[in-house]
Amino acid sequence: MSNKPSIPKGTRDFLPTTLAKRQYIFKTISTVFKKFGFVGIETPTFENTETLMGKYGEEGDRLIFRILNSGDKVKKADITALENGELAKFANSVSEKALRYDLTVPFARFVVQHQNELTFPFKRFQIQPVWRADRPQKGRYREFYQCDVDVVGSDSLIYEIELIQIFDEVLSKLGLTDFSIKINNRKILTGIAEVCGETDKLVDITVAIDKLDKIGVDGVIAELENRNISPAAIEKIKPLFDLNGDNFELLNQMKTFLYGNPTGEKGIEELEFIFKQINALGLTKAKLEFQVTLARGLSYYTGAIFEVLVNNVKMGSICGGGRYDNLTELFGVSNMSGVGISFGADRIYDVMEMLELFPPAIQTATRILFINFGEIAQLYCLRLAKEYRDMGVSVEVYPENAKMKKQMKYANDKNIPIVVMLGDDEINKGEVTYKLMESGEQHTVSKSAFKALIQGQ
RNA sequence: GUGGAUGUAGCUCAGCUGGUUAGAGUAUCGGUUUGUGGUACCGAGGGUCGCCGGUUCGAACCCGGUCUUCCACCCCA
Repeated sequence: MSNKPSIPKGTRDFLPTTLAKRQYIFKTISTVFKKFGFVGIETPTFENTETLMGKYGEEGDRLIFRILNSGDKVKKADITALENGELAKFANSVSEKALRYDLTVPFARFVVQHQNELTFPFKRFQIQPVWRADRPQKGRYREFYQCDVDVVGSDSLIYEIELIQIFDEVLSKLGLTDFSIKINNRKILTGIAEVCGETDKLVDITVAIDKLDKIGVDGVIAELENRNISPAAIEKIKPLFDLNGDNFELLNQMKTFLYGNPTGEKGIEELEFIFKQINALGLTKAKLEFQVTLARGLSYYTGAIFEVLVNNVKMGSICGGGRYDNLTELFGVSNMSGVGISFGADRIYDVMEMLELFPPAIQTATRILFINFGEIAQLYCLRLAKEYRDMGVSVEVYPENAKMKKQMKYANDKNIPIVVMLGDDEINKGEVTYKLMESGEQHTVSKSAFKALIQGQ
């Protein structure tokens, strides 16, 4: 056994520079959320197991981190179930709580629980970590932050439009220039399955065609065959692989494909409305792309499905989301449609690091460093430091009368833009000598003039 | 969860078919410069070669296990 300390697989410590960059992302995101009228909430890191289980599909259940019961409660372990190989039953006998897997399902629980205290449509945002017992890879962690915005209590498509604008504004603000918001509609996918006469194979069909970009037409066909989709249905599906054109041209082709299928046609209609509105409104940097093969999204989506990809970097999707009509129903309240999206902060961080998009200014908080010239000067500096801090300026006083070189190096390493030198001369004359580290220029001015200079730093 | 790679100083990596005191660059610290950083020069510290065990006279190197990270599936932010 190693006695070196370590942290669990897929988790990370964040050093000061990393944390500053992460907080820059969170700040940018939450600022945009607030502009659209969303308010923040938080929910517990762990929930009752039954709140989470069964909401994410079979695969999702497997990836939920479960919390072992404490103390004597472990005595309730169902050993019989274990011996019979009923692992799920055994697990339930020793665990009643689990770490949240995403923010959407706990939010649905939250809405139902507090429905009488909320005003609908309820627009909330939530920035908290989630946990998945996945095998880590690049851009895939076992603990990561999601930044969610959701609206519940309205099925208006205005919210799909707002969410697209939020994607565009946040990612453009963060400096991304080449990214695509992929959009599809679950109703279209349902329509496809119905038109093919494989209504109950919806999941199998969508999972298979979602891989088109990755495994190609032949791969998808093989996958469909493996999933026992009838040859006739596969023939029907084939035209979907040859769609081309812009969003409206694609929609027209799908109209033909889904002709006479009410569900599918409803999906087309919704997307058409969204595209028209977005076209009229315009986007900053985002490209909005209809992708009929887009099926991802958790099993609870019923309308629009979103996914955001960065085109000039190798990374999985950085954002996802969609509309869910029945999520609160699982907790006892029906007719409460919701739609929301999630920003994967950790992946956005990785992408920004790869593209070198972080502004240098966020590396440090300190604006001014006072050089320490000894006890008397130090007290003088501490007084001024307090004055400047009261003005809201971040200020540091070097802790000891070290060599000037060392103190300057400290300022340099910490990217502190202004260094202030107050020796006997300056103190006697009531002046301030300051140096701008970037240019190297140095000036001596009166205390009041310097104070005016740093106002608003 | 399945399959495959990886692991040497804080970081990026050398280290020949197993052979004595494991190296470089960079970063750190100190000095050249006791009121001036980012450049240059000089010097120092820092590694039980991921961990445990095996083979061998001898292991960073070979074998087994384990952990980490990465890649492909699965799935997803």
